[in-house]
Amino acid sequence: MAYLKGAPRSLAATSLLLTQERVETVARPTVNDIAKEAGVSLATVDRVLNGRPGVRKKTVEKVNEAIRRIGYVRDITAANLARRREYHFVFVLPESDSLFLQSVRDMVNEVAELSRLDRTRITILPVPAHDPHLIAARLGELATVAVDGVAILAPETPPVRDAIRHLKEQDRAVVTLVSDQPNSDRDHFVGVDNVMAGRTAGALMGRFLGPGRHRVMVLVNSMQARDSLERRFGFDQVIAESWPDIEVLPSLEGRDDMDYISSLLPRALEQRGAVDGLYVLGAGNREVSRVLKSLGLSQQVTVIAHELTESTRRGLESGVVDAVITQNVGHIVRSAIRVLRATCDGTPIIEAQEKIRLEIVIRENLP
Amino acid sequence: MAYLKGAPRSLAATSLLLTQERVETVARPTVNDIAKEAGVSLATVDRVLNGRPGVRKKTVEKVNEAIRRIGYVRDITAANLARRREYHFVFVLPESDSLFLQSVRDMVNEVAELSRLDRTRITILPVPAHDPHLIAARLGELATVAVDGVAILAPETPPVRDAIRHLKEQDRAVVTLVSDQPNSDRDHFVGVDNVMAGRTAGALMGRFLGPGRHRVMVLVNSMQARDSLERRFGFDQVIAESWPDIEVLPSLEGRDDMDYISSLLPRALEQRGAVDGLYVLGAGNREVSRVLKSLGLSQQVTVIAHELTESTRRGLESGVVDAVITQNVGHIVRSAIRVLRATCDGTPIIEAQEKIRLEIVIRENLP
DNA sequence: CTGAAAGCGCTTACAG
DNA sequence: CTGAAAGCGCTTACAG
Repeated sequence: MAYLKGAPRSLAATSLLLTQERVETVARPTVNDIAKEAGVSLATVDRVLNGRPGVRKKTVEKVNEAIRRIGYVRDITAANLARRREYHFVFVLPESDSLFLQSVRDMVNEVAELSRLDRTRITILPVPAHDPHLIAARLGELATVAVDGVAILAPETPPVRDAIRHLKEQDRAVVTLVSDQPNSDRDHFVGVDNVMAGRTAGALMGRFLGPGRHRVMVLVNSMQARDSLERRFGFDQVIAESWPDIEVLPSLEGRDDMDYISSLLPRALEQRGAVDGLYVLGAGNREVSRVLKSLGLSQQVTVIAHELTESTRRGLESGVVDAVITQNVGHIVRSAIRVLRATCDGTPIIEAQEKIRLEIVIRENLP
Repeated sequence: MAYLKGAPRSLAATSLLLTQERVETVARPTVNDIAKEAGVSLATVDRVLNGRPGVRKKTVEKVNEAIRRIGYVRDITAANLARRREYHFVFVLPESDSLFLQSVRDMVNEVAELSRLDRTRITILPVPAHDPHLIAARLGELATVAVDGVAILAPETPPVRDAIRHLKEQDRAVVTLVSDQPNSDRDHFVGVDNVMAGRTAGALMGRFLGPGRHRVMVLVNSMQARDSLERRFGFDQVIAESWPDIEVLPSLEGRDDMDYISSLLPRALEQRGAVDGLYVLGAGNREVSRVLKSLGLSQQVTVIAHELTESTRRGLESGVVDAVITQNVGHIVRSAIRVLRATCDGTPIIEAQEKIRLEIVIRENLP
């Protein structure tokens, strides 16, 4: 273990411990050591190590035995150097001008630049957000070209799910991003639990509104998307459990149309009478701030929104938005790449590191 | 750029783009290319690349010119392989049985195990928490042994600050952890802004208590530590700014003594009359839960605490604790190692990745 | 001040 | 089915 047991009693002891450790460091065994130990050539060791065919069963056993005996662990960087291994990953992202998706794209581009130093090429493939068949077709294309891994951000649909299955059959590493595709054979999902996100939003709404009867309006882009449904579900769940005096109104669907939201929202706010809370479940944050300000309601209404973007950040700073539930885009993109690479290499991932946190941001902890 | 400009018009176009890119990929230039381009040997290229002496000025220029021309970027993994470079980092951590410090130790041990695959050895050096001179002496020892980098978690004091300066003179990479040592020449601070942490705690306290007059008690381990002072400062600041009706009482110092806290707290709660909020600034979370429950106050008092540990987690789950302000220990430890390594290699760090987030945890987003 | 050769830990043709 | 030799991109003695 790395832990020096007990506190060293004197300075001399400390020094001794550290220098001794240095001296006694035993060189890690290499392929050469295996070859010697097993009495075979390097090439044979390599064949066994990489599970390549054309080795007698008995020889395989001999080599594996030697590996076990000397406790060999492969140096993956040396292997990649010798192989001239390069990774080519494609990020399949919807063509959408939402600030969140924009930040994902920007982050992918930024990380792509740095990844070239790690022999990793990253490409963005934009797809129409709402055409599952076209998305599936594009994914089908990826199964025919020289791509090692694919990260997909798309609504859950059967064609996409099948296309992912096909990618896996073609031996590509696949992760889903932000919104999962369950039952699709993807290797990993990089994102948060959206039911939990909705519950968190609901709990904050309840606590911020405080005791008493309140009405909460919910604004959503479209109730088609799985993530929206899950968030609304979690929100309703926690409100029903803990704040039964809060009435949550039916979702108002903005349908990805900013002008529509801008006209819908003021009418709804007036028509439905006093509203104390607004839960912005999907897009439309820019419009919300504008409308609330123009109606002079920005201080009266408690607003909880999702995803920290330029517009929700300004909302927090100006006090229109009270809390934002978000996921770190940089973490998501880097995690996706680490997981894709680990999948290609067949190495394990560090679960805790790849777990995307559900972050709560208020004005005071704005990064 | 990695971004494929515009949406491809047809599937054929997509496929073409990707395969073409593959074909046109130009091999990255290597040291051999520099040598050819500059008309010198590999050894000379290496000398220039690593700034080693014994090369004529004119030759240096010739090589640098070639490097610039062909756009060479060094492959650090190949360099480390050839060098048989190993990193040896020491984490200097206080001997304390606080759950937070325990989790830091556990995480260092866990990461240490995995880091051996990356030619990185990590050792923990335990030091007495409250003896600055002894800590400084231990750090002095580290400057004499074969250690590449040191991560230090210790209260800010002049002896420690000077010891860090000395480590830097001996060319060790140094980062401070959790609690910074400003003016110490450390290369980097891995942790959060504690004034911000206090402000965040204050804002949550204000919002959770709601409008009206309230009294808040503050429990702290010791007001000596810089991080405690900063948190209290931020807390008071935001309360004064935004919730002037909240009265924040003087800090109660627990002095690292669990029994003392257990007897102090009930007396203070009774003596001071109605208390609506409790801000647990430092240690003592285990006692707080016990005392509040035994007094039957766990539902009446709003509790905000720091650091997500076993005990604050249980507090959140049982409803005694309302929110926890925390920093991800895994992220801190991994960040420290990445920064130490980058400092040793002289490579840049990714600021956004190394920025430790101030996380808010309530029952609903408990990881 | 400069270069030829060997080597880091691993893989890849090629030959047998 | 197995092995000797060359090579990945870089560095390190050693010789001149």
